[in-house]
Amino acid sequence: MTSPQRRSNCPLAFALDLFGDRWSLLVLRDLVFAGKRRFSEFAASPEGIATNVLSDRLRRLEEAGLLRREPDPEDGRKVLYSLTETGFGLTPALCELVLWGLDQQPPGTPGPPAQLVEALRKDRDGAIAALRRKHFG
Amino acid sequence: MTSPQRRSNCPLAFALDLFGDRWSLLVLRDLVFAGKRRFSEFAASPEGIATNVLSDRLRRLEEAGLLRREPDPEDGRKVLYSLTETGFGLTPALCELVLWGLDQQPPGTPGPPAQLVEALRKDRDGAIAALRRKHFG
DNA sequence: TGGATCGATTGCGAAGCGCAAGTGAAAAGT
DNA sequence: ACTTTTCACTTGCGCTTCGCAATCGATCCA
Repeated sequence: MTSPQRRSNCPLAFALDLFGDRWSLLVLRDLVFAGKRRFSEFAASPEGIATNVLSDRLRRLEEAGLLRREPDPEDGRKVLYSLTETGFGLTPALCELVLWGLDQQPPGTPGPPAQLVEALRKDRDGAIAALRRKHFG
Repeated sequence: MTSPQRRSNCPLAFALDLFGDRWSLLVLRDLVFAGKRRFSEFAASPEGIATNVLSDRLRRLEEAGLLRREPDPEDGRKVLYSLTETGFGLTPALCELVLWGLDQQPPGTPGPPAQLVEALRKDRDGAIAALRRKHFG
């Protein structure tokens, strides 16, 4: 098993090879911001990812080391997904993308919890540190 | 002509609908960091984008208002692409993705100019301000 | 006028997508 | 014990997008 070849030595191209599609970062979002941990929770997000695509993305992200997959010790049917430190490292990028997206829509448009948006805007690094604590204590 | 429907009211999903693929952000990268302005320059990047895909991405990014397209006044064959303020607004996100990508590879791996990387690491906002000046005076 | 350049478009096979239905293992219900 | 439900996928299918090579029309240059 040889790791797939890189398109170039650009770190951005490397990143896009791992999650440059319309779904991967939404799964990361659900993990980072919403604290979701299970297949059915990701599937229930309003964007409506197809289950075959979700299954594929979870596998790829696990292979890439961005998340961890483990059986739920209390229920043999369930699987728990969680962020790795590497995966959480994308949080600053996610935040910038969210802030950019917010700036593109007229104020008042429904979106993420106002409290989170507020925190991100006035103290980005503090908000990220708070998220880190939530995930890693 | 009605604008395509959004998958959700999430600003990240909105962003990914515009450039959530393996190529769009590389075109933005070439504009923001390399100062490329012409079709053939984008096509010459080491990742080797196919010309039909490049043509499509330039069209989409222009439609989305991230870049501008104008004929070269000095050569009727040529077209000049340039960043809009909206497109440049993605620079912080690009930088975070680049920094993340850099952290995933062993030090010493070839990549972007060391001077840019240095500047991004120790004064991200200053580096972005310098890029802004380069594009908008 | 003939050839080169530029920014595309076209054609084609392969890969990936969205959607709906189905599967197997494990838990819950009776 | 046995049936039903839940859960995390997997499968099948038609459609879209992809990568790749060839080609195109318009424009510039000799």
